Amino acid sequence: MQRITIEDVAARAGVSPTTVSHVFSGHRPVRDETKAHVERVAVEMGYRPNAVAKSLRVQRTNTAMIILPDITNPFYPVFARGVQDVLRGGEYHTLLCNTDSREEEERAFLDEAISRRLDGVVFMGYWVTQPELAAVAAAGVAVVNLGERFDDAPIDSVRSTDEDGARDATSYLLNRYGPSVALIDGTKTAPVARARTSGFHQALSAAGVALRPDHEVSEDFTRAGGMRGMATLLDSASPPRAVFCANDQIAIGALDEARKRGLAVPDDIAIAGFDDIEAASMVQPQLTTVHNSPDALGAACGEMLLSRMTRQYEGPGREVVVPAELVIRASA
Amino acid sequence: MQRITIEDVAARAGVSPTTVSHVFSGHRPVRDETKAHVERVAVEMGYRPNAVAKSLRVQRTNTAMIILPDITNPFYPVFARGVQDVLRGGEYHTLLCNTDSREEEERAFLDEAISRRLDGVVFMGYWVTQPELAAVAAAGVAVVNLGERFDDAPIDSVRSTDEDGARDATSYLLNRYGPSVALIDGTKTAPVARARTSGFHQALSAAGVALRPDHEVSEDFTRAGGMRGMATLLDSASPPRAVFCANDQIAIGALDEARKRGLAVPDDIAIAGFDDIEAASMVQPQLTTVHNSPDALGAACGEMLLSRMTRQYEGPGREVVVPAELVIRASA
DNA sequence: GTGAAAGCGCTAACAC
DNA sequence: GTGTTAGCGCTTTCAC
Repeated sequence: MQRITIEDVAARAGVSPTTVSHVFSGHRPVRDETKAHVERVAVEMGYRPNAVAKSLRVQRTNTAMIILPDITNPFYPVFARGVQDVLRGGEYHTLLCNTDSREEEERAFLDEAISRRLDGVVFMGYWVTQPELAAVAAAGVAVVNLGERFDDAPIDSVRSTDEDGARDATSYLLNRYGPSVALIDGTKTAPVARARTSGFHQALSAAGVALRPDHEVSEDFTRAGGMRGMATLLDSASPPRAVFCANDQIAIGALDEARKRGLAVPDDIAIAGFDDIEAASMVQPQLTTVHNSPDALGAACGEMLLSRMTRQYEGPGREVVVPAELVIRASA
Repeated sequence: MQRITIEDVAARAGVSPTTVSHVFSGHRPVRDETKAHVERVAVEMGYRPNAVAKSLRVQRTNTAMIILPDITNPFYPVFARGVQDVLRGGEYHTLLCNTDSREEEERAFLDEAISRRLDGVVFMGYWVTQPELAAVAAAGVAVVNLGERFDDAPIDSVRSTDEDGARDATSYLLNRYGPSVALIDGTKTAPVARARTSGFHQALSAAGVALRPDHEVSEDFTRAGGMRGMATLLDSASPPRAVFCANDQIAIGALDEARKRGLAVPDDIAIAGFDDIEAASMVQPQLTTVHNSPDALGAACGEMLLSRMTRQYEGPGREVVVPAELVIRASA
């Protein structure tokens, strides 16, 4: 199991390490005969190139990292696959990292990306600030942010029309069920939560409905969070007639809680979500939600990252916005 | 953006690179005063250790790879998180790789693991053979296989009682709905498909029911596959009374197809799945299925891999079997 | 078309 | 408690 190096191969093939290197890289012509011979010897000896040594030498790792808050939220695997599909085409490999929405983990992975000299990172986080992310870019790692735009750092951003989508969904609820519409929000520090909350507020203002603190609860972006949020709302002095949830996982949890209490959806209480994950159309009643496009978002992130990693683009931060649209089903 | 090295720090702090190295590693005592000074200088200069150089030197990357067939199957993210949770405790990082069930991708990732000198890999695949995986282990990468056991390679394996679970589910269907029970299988080369198919066959034999080729269709392990499989079965000369599906995604697809055709489940046709993913209890009717424990499987894989990567264990292949049990709900 | 040799940034003998 | 130095395995100038 001691490892064969390029020198071992060179020695056995009777050529220089330089030649062996060029046989593999194709960076300069090698006589056909020599080439064939070297290749044969390499296979015979079971030579495996050492990517670590190569990376140290060429100062590139051909690897990108995707940092995500929750891999068990079905939105993200689809997103990640979108990124990977375009990166693979560019000969880049991808590490998928899961922060579990934890602040320390977000920082730890970003740190890792710098130490390991990764070529790029696609980041989606709840805690890390713009200057911190800018520092990662300054350390020479290409960065694409899934979320807010960056104005003074060379960081591209990709986002959905979260604010508009939330506004549309809330307006729909308001029109159909009257002014008593509540919000179950996700992790409050999340930029995406802020955007959706803001859309929710806009709709209320537009309809001339006053904000009610007792009609806004904040949990995390999970099914369990949705159950807790719904319980709080239903136990309050004046339960809402309809509720807008910051994502589908929350909405599904809210549905669970309503069902547990024997409440009919939407007749007793209407529920809408955000994302349109696959499960949104599997639950009963099917979820009214805002359709989001994880694959398109992933592909956009992959493309921007690729263009930066290859240095095809080196300018200021760009922004891609992918539309998210209300889809009305049975739950509201 | 030119990078600060340990030598730059050493020069500025007026010590040797060795001392700087030991300040960070703690591998030998450094005078408190010196240590504090070096740390301050390092921060001032924005020094970031280069993990690539370190890996080349120490011949370890502190990184493991998880290779999975389909990250969008909710079973796997949970599994992956189980692995990561234990690996993180051992200071190991984890790359998550998605083969999309493709043969070339399985090989490509395994190859990558060797080139990048990863310390270990948790593998779940459909195509790669035992000898091929043994070669990865022989190249010095610790290997844990999610699936079949290995007898003559130092590769640990972790699996569910797939055969028993499939047998139990099929027997239940047979008892309750009579002998007309069909199978919608997943990708045929998958070891897990073979095990579940074998359990299905055992139950038929035990009940004295003859195998019927027209009651066995093979698709892939997806919702779309389940729809296609169900369509084939329903379009056949003698549609079955009940169907056992090789996983829940397939079962949910089968449910979709039945609903599309206006068939009542389980009254017209009964459906059972395998895995008990979260969605199994979200669909209507709720899925009768075999409960699998992705988190326990993941943790077991993580532990075996860790013990091998740290060389705490270096013996022959071990095996962990996690029980999978029938859970009866409404679909059958 | 081929080779010699320097060096990527780090660690760890082996000195003292 | 600290420093000198030799590589880890590769790529790439520079030379022929």
